[in-house]
Amino acid sequence: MPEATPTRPRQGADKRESILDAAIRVFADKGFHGTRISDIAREAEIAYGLVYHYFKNKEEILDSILLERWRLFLDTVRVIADDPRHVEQKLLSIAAVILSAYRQRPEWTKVLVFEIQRSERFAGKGRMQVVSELYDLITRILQEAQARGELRAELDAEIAATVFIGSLDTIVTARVFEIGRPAGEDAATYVRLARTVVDLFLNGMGERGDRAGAGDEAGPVLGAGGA
Amino acid sequence: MPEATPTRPRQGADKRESILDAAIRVFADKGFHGTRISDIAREAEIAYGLVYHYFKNKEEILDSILLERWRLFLDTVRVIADDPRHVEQKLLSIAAVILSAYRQRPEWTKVLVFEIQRSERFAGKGRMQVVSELYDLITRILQEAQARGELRAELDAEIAATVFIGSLDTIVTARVFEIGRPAGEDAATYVRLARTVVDLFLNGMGERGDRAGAGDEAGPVLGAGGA
Amino acid sequence: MPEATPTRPRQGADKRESILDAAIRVFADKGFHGTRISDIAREAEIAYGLVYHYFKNKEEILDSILLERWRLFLDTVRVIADDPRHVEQKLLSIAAVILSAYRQRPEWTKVLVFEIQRSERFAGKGRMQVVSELYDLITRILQEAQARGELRAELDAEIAATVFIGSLDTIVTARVFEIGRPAGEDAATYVRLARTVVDLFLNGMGERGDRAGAGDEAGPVLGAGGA
Amino acid sequence: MPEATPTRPRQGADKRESILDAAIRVFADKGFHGTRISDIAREAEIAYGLVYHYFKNKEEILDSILLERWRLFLDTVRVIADDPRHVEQKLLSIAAVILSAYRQRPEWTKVLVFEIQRSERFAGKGRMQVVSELYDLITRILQEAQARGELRAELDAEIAATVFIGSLDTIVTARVFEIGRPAGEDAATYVRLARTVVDLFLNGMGERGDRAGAGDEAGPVLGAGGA
DNA sequence: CATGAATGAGTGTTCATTCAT
DNA sequence: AATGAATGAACACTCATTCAT
Repeated sequence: MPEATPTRPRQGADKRESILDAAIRVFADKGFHGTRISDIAREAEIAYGLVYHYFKNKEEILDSILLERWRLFLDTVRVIADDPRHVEQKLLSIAAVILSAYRQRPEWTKVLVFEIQRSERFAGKGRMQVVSELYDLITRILQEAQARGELRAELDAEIAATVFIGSLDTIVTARVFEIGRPAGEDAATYVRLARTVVDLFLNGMGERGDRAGAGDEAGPVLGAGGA
Repeated sequence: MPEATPTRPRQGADKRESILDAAIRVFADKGFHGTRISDIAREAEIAYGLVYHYFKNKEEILDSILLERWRLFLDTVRVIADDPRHVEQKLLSIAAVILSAYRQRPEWTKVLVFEIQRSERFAGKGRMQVVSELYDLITRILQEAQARGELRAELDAEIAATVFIGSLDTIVTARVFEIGRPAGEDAATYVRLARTVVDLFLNGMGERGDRAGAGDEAGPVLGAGGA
Repeated sequence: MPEATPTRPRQGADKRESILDAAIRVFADKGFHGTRISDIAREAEIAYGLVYHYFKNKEEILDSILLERWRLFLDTVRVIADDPRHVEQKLLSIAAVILSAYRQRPEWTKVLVFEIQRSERFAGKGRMQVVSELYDLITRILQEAQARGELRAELDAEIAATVFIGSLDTIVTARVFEIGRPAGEDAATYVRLARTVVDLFLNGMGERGDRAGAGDEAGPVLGAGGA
Repeated sequence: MPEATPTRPRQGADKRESILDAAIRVFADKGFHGTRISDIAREAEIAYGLVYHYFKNKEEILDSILLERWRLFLDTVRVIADDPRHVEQKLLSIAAVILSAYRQRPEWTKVLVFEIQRSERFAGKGRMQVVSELYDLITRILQEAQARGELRAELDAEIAATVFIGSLDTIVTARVFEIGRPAGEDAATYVRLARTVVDLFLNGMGERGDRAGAGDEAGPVLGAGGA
């Protein structure tokens, strides 16, 4: 069979991909536990048992999705992190990547966000390595910026990284739940959203007037220092 | 029978409570789907069938936990929101409540954070009302502070609320996963954590020097305005 | 509390009766297997566990109904059987009793007809004695009539009894299934029904002309004799 | 066994049949409610779960039996009904079919007669269509015979059909209960039984002498006409 | 008598996984 | 590589029955 026959346009590894794609759609719709192998097979339009040719079990399908898709995302973030731009630009890029990813592939985001925690393989001591890699990248970005004097150095970069990721994660989650953000949220909306999040992260919500000349007031705005 | 007899220390509704308590522990340990009714019964030291005397099904046990425990939490937040203190104090209190709740009852937090999405009752359009009530409370706190000039008014309070909640949520989540924060995180640590989060939220991560006299630099720190 | 208090109009054995009455209604509605003890208790407006004061178990409730109600019916039939009237009159009376019983208490009939077979106690070798007593009575009526020359003597009385009972049983069954015979079937209808059944049983469906002078035709109308 | 390998004598749909056959046997023995899926699987010598490969649930097994076997029976009756023979011959054939069916497959009869009522599908308004089809066929046979003058035209054919069916049904039922008619009832017995029932149905139980010249007596034998 | 909480065995159904073809 | 029939362990839920009060 040299050329692909018309009736069999996809061969080998292609099938694997179509299974993963189908699985993402079904997982996003029904969740990991709510999904049956037969659902995936039907969605991928392949035979029931064939799934087991490509994957050891249901768990491995989820793992593959998380690993492979997440890896793509991490690669993007890594490129941004290594870019010699100002920290603000980096954070803006990362926020934009995450939010636009959600906009374009809400199912992927849903699975990544909701199921990554469930997977046996990703649980356990030492945190799921994969996820922690994102934290590490963001932490590094922040630490380097602190070293360059671009960011306040007295704050724990790891905590700040968690806060930054958490902000974006929760914004996406909120949208996932609203079941299809009704019209009105176009690409521009998400860019604006990204700018707002980064603005908030860098400048804070506190009124600027307070800051200008006054670090000595007793109570408000956490005056002299957090810790 | 003045004091409760040893053989029958608990009566009626007490059993219901002990089932809920046991369920929280088991759900936290194994997750909703991984938990068998028999696990709950054993943990609560009651007969299998009695669970069904108090709850229609497994789902209803989870719902009851979410509803009842969450309600307690919301009540606390509401009191804080209505307090006539400075917004900074309010946010600090809320952060402290959440973080110390996690410290004292990590299982509760785990179940609340992880299982709230699973519940049928909490799914569906309009977001789970219960959860959105927290968002509403925080949003209100921020808006009132904006009106009083305590916070930057040009930022969307709803998004800011999401960011604030998301920060705390993710910090807790991170800890839940680390399966028992290795020693070193005592009560004081959590207080410090709360202060850091609120500091970050109010003052931002950006270096103060930047702000003081310089809103005119082109790129950095989102100078002239984010939105 | 010497005399019955107004709030407790029924005492002792009365409760037993109300349980049986309730049970008949529920059995008729849901069938024996589909009925829970709690259904009966609720219908009888008594406490759950009280049912077990009066009856050993669910089975015994059904048995009591069958035994007691059926006994009443049998007594009626026995009186008719012992009456020194013409067989036709006897059969007419019995048909009328059965059909009017159904008309007035369709639930009773339903339970008697449908559940009497299910009961463990009524199954097994030797047929359920109780039911066979009805067969015996009818058989006796027919045999006595045969002896008196009122009925064809060459036919097996036992089979004829089965046919007679089966006719009535099936007519009632058909009505039970039609779920509430739509208007139009009043008392008169049932009297007419009884007459038709007895007419059919005694005179047969065959055209009278055939019979009058012709027992010699080869095929039709089973010529000279059945056996 | 020349064809079909010994290790795999049955394929695909054959298994379905063997499940139905096994189910009939077990239902007949223990009744629908008393039968466990595992009983059926064991009797059919297949794996537990395979039952659910072919049937949605227990109910559907019963439905399939009733539908498929009953259909076969109805087809037979329909052929008889369409035959251009004398009504007596038709009724004799039908009676013979029913009684010999019982003789050869008492389990089938038992299930058909006793469980047809239980089935969800056969309940509800308008009577179970399937059963009513038998009534319709018999009614048609009688009406056509009435039109041809072979039967008394003044009697309601529908009621007569019910009586005819009920007679046979009850005779079979009686035998089912006696748990294996003790020896003595051979094929010939059932032929005789069929003849007796039809004789009774056509000629009635009333003494011929009565009829011959006397339709004018007041009471007995419903003289001039019942209705 | 009366109550209803407590018990736990029983079973229908699901579905991941294996395997013969 | 592909198919889908076959397998059976696992589990939620029901409900008759008991029992302490």
